[in-house]
This record gives sequence, C-alpha cells and structure tokens, in this order.
Amino acid sequence: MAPRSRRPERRQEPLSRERIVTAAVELLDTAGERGLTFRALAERLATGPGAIYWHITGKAELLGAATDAVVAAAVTAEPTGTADSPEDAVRAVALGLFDATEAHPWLATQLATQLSRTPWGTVAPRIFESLGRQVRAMGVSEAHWFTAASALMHYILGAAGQNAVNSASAASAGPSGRHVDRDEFLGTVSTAWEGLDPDEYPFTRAVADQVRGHDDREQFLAGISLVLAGIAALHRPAR
Amino acid sequence: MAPRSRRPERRQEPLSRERIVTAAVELLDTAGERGLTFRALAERLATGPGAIYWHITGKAELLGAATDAVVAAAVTAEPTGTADSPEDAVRAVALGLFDATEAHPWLATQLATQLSRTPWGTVAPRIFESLGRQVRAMGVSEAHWFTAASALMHYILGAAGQNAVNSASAASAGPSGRHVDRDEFLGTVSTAWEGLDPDEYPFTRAVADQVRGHDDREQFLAGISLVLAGIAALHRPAR
DNA sequence: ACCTGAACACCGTTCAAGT
DNA sequence: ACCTGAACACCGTTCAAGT
Repeated sequence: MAPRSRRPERRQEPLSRERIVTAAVELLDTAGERGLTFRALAERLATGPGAIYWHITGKAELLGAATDAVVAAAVTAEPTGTADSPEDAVRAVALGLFDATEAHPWLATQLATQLSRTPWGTVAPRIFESLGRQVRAMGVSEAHWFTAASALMHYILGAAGQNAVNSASAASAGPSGRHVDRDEFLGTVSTAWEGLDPDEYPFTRAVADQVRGHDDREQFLAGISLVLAGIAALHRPAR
Repeated sequence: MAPRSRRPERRQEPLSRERIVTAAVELLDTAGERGLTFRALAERLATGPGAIYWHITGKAELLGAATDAVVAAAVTAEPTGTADSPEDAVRAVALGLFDATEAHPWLATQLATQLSRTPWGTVAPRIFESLGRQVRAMGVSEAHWFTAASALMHYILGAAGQNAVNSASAASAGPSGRHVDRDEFLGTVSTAWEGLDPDEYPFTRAVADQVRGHDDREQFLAGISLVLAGIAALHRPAR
C-alpha cells in the first residue's frame, strides 16, 4: 500500500537552496563546524559537490544562510502578544536566542562572523527589529532608539555566545562527550579562575566561586534586566 | 660600521613561541584570517612548517595566542590612574578594545571564538578583570559584581565586533580597498536597511538614517553610558 | 633539543561534460 | 536548466630524518 500524498515523498526532490541549507544546519548540529564540508553535504543530499554551487555561491553564503535560518526560527518562535510588557517581550526574544545557541553550538561563533562581516545581511535586522519594536513600545524617545536596541542586541549576543560553551566544547570533544554536565563545565571555568595570580586578577578570583553555582539563564536574565534599567534611565532628565 | 648591541640583531634568533605569535599577528593584520597559513608563517620565519609545531600545538592555539597578545596590549595600554572616575576608566578600557578591533580586523571574530570555545583561557579574565575592578570601585555590592562586569564585557565585545566591519570588509576586499571610507560603509548598511520590507521591518527602517551619519565611537560610548546607568540602578532599592 | 621538508589526508572551488 | 565528478590548488598536521 504505497501511501499517496499531494506532497512528493521527498524521495528525490530536486536540489534547492532550501534543502541545501536545511541539510547544512543538520550537519553543523551533528558534526560541528569542521564537519560541514561540501563533500559531506553532497553525500547527504545524494549528489556531487559541484551541484551545490548551482544554488549557492560558496561556503560563506552557505554559513550565512544556515545562521539566518536558525535565527529566523528563534526570533519568530516567540508568539507575539504573549508577553505582558515590552520588557517581558524583550526577555522572550533574548531567551529564544539564548536557547538557540544551546541547540546549535556553532551559532554563537557564526553570529559574530555574520554581524561583523556582513552586517548588511538579514541576520542583524531580524534581531534588531524584534528588539527595537519593544524599545519603541517602552516609550524611549526616537533619538535613543538606536542606542537602546543596539545595547540589547550586543548584550544578548555576547552573553549567549559565552554561555553556549558547554555544548560547544562537548561537540568539539566528539560524540562521546555530548552531555557534558553544565556544572562540570562551569566548574572548569571556576577552577581556572581561582588559579589565577592573586596580584593580577583579584576581582576575577573573588568572583570565581559565584560562577560555579550559578544558573546560566538566571544570570543571563539578570543582565537583560540591567540593560533594561539602563534604558529606563534614558527617560529621566540627564544631570 | 656594523652596529654592535647587547641584543642580538634579530638576524637569526632561534624560533620561539613569542616570535611565532608576533609573526602570526602581523600576518593576520596583513593578509587576513585566510592568509594565516603554516606555510606562509614558516616562510616569514625562514623555516619549515613543521618547526612551528615544536612550539605550538596547532592552529587553534596559535589563534588563541595571537588574540591574547593583542587583547593584553589593548587592555594594558590604558595608563592606570589616568581616569577621574571608575566610569571613565571603564570608558578607557572599552575604547582600548574598540580601537584594537579597528587596528586588527580579525580580532572581533576571534574574540567570539575564544570566549565561546575556551572561556577558561586568558582572554576573558583579562577583559573581565579590568572592567570588574572598576565595577568594584563604583561601589556595586558584591552580589552584583558578576552581573555588572559581564554586562559591560558583553556589550563591549558585541559593539566592537559590529563596528570593526569596515576595516574587515576592506581587508577581505584585498589590499586595494584598504581605506574604504567609514561613511561609505555605513551608507551601505543604511541603504540595505532602507530597502527592507516596510511591513516586516518598520523599526529598522525608521532607524536606518540614524546609522548613516553617526559617529561610531560616540555611539559606542553612548551604549557604555547606558550600561553604566543600568549598573547605577542596582544601587537603588528594587521595587 | 630543535629543526627540515616531504608526505598524507584532507579541503573549497572550478569546469568540461553530460542530461 | 541543472547535475556530475574528476581535477586543481591549496590546506593542517605528521614524522622520519637530520643537526
């Protein structure tokens, strides 16, 4: 009983940019950045390496498209209107990106690459827009829109990047160490920081033990609140 | 008249980790990330590719060491005690890193890579420490030290990364386009943003023309002030 | 101990040739 | 129009062999 359906059974759909990007994301998730190869990608798509170049100009565009796809999903995933306040909406967007960097360990590095190399691309506007709308809804004056939205975006990307580590290091350690304990990872950082020179790194050492026990998401949200407080301060008259 | 000096005339010093890292930074500055090759590096050092492996384990360590060297110089360059207030000291550190990403277009991407892949390394502590000391000097309560210093660090890295673009794109465009006008670059971003779908990107479009004229450093410092205001708000009783 | 450089196992990308 | 797959010009890394 061969099932018949309107949608073709994916058995041999023609190659398309979309199929290529989907496969690229899967490969990145599975094998890491080093695992994304035109040969490996071609094999996964049951074709030759050259075929991919008909749809995509090269590896840079491929990585850009993969990053954009994941960011689009992360930013859109937040159901609009579900938040009580613009501030909570910002938190929702932020957590969406935070979680995305956890699901896709390669995302943090790629976000930095895309934003610094092709800021005229689609990745920056997606994030910037979803944050900026909330900034506007908070009643920030137009003169401060750019500053406020940028501050949020930069904090989010920086923090998400640094917290994506555990997964990333797990992936680079090979499939065997996939589920490295978050605590174990934080312990590594904490221990390294405690071992620093007391004269040169007094502050970092003093804070080291705070790192060990902390909840990543909570810390991340505390940072968001701090930036939001900074935005709120824009309302008050400067002195 | 051959000059005689205590220091050997660098003619054929033995290979050392330090010499290798220095050459790597020069190569990165000159030829970009793609230009840093073990073969090219070996040629510059008048040796074979294999020799480098006696001093450095591989390319990952090489890039990490290059990043660390540049960050150390940027953070140390700020003369201590030159600032009137902790806030100004934070601005000095921030500008030091901002300028470093301009002088070394590859730095932004590498910072993200280092922080997300090896946060137990030396790069994060260097930045974290120089910011954290000022946080402490501001009178922030110890419970908030980590949050405040992290917020500063993440904003700085994110903003510096995105603003390093012009130089980066110039480098990728080859030596011919070395001095791409900053304005020209900002114009490219602005134009791209103005061309976005009005329904999907109303905020980004509205802000596009602010991007065109703005002064990078001023914008960057405005963001720093915003985060500092957020830190100051930690002092006030929560509601 | 430190360096040499050929060799290995890969890459991204191109392009004549096919359908 | 779209795909194939061999070929080209590279890589990072290793390692026997030298000094």
